[in-house]
Amino acid sequence: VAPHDEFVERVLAVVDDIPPGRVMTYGDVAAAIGSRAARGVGRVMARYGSAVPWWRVVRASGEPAAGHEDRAAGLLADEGAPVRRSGARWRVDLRAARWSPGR
DNA sequence: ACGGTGACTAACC
DNA sequence: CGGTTAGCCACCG
Repeated sequence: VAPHDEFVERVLAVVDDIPPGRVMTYGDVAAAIGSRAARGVGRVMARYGSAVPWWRVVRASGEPAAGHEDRAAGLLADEGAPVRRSGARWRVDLRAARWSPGR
């Protein structure tokens, strides 16, 4: 349900290709479409993220999307993503779960 | 054209 | 490690 927008379409296409249990950072997604607009990706997710597996896009630190940490935690856990708890917060083990398209 | 804003980052304490 | 601080880029009024 994305408008005819180059950037938006590419971002959604990339996120849609992330396999279960794997994740990409906002910066990774941007890089995958030849951009460096990590914040731009976040913006797209905020508006059209509901149509794609948004919980597989995390911050460079491995932490979940701001404001969605609870929902993302359950979904990732179900997929068997390597989640490491640290106090009240948690983060995905990027070394093990980071995914790059076309690999 | 211009400035503010945000599901971000890397660099520094 | 965690907290702060500039950059960054696309988007919107």
